[in-house]
Amino acid sequence: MRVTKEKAAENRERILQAAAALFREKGFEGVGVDALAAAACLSHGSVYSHFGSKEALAAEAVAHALAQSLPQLGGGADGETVPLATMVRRYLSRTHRDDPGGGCVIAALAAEGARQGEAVRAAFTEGVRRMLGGLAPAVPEDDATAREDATIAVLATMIGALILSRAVDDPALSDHILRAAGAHLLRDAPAEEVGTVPRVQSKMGSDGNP
Amino acid sequence: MRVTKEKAAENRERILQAAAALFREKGFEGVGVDALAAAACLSHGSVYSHFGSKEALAAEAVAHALAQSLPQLGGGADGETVPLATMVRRYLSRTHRDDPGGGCVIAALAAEGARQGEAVRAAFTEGVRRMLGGLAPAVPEDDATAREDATIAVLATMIGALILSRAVDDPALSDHILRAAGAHLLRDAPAEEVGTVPRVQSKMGSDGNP
DNA sequence: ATTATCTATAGATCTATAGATAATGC
DNA sequence: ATTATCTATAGATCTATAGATAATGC
Repeated sequence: MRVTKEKAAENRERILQAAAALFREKGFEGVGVDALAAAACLSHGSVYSHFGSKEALAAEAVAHALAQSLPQLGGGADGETVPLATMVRRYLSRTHRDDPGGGCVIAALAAEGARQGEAVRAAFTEGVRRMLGGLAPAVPEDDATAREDATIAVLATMIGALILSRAVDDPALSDHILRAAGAHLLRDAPAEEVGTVPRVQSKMGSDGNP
Repeated sequence: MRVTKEKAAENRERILQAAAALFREKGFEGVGVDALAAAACLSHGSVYSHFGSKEALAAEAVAHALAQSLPQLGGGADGETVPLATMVRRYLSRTHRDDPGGGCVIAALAAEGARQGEAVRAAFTEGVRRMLGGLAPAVPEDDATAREDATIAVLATMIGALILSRAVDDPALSDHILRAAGAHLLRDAPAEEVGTVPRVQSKMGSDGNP
C-alpha cells in the first residue's frame, strides 16, 4: 500500500523521532530495527526503505536528537545570551537525569558512539563542536585561550556528572553528584544569575531542583 | 574433562580478565558469551558453570576491572598521597584514551551501566564511591563541604573529558579536549607538582602527553 | 562421588533482502 | 510507471540448558 509523499515524509520523521528517543534510552545495541519500526507504527521493512541500514539510521537519529536537545540547553543560534548558571542548572537537573530519552545525546550515547561507524562518529563530533560553541559565550573568562579551555572543562564536567548521576544506584548520591557539580561550576557566578527563569518551556526546562 | 581446583580457579580468573577487557572495549552488548569464552580459551558452557549468567559475569567483571584500574589512578589504599596533578595527567593522557580495555571502567561503561541490572549498578556505585575516596585527599580545598563538591567536580570533569575525547572523530580536537580539561583542573596547582613522576609503571603510567 | 568442561541444541532475536501489493504521481 | 509499505524468510548470532565425558578429590 503506497502512501502520499507527505505521508512518507511524516513516516520517515516518525522513525527518526522513535530512534532518537529509543537509542538514548536503551543504547544503539539495546534496541532492534523491529522495535524502532513498531514505535513508529511501521514494519521494519519500511525502515530499511527509508534508511538502508541500522547504522545509517543511527547516524541520522543522533544528528536529529542533537538538533532538538541543543536549543534546550539555551545555547541556540539566536543572538540572545543565556547565563551560564541557567544552562548548568538546566543540564544538571533531576528532570534531565531522569529523561535520557529526551535529553543530551552526548551524555546518553557518546561512550557507545566511540565504538560506532564513521557516520555516527561524525555526528557526535559535530555535536560536541556545537555544544562548545553554544556554551562558550556564557563562560566568564577574559583571555580567549583560557575561555576555550574553561568551556571544554565546563562541558566535560556537566556530561561527566550527568553520566555519574545516572550510573549510580543510590538516589541520595545521585542527587549529591548533580548538586555538587553544579555548585562547583557556579562557585563564582554573580548572584543576579541565581533563579533566572528558563528560556524555553521544554521537558528539560523545569529543573526539578528545589 | 575435569581439571584441578587450582586450574579451575585460574580459568575463572581468566574469564574475568577477558570479560573486564572486552566489555570495556566493546560494551556489554557488543560482546557475546561465546567471544568471552574464546578469549579465555574455554567453551561458553564453562562460562555458565562459573558465573551462571552473562549479567552475573558482567557485575563481577566490573568489580574486577575496578579493583585493577583504581590503584593505577594513584588513589590506592596505601598511606602515600599522590598529588592531584599526577592523577589528572595520568587519567587525561592519550595512553589512557587509547586503551579503553585497560582503563577506567566508569568512563568506558557507566553510561551503559545505567541500563543494566541491580548487581552491575551496585558495582558501579561502589566504584564511584571508591574513586571519590581516592581523589578527595588530593583536592586542595580548606572547607570540608567545598572539598567534597570539588572532588565530585574533578571526577566528573575527568570522566566527561575522557569520554568526549574518545567519542570525537578528529584527533586534534580529541587531544585538545584532554589538554584543556587537564589545564583547567590544574590551573592553580602549585608549580612543584608539574612533572611529577608517575607512581606505578602500568599501562596507564606513562602519560603520552609531551 | 563429585565436578569442571565440552558438545549439541533449543529457542529467541536480530539485520537484511526479495518479492508482492496497492495507491500515488505523472 | 513509480514507489512506500508489508510479508516472508534467509542467515547469523546470542543466551541458556541438558547431558555426556573424564579426571580430580575423598
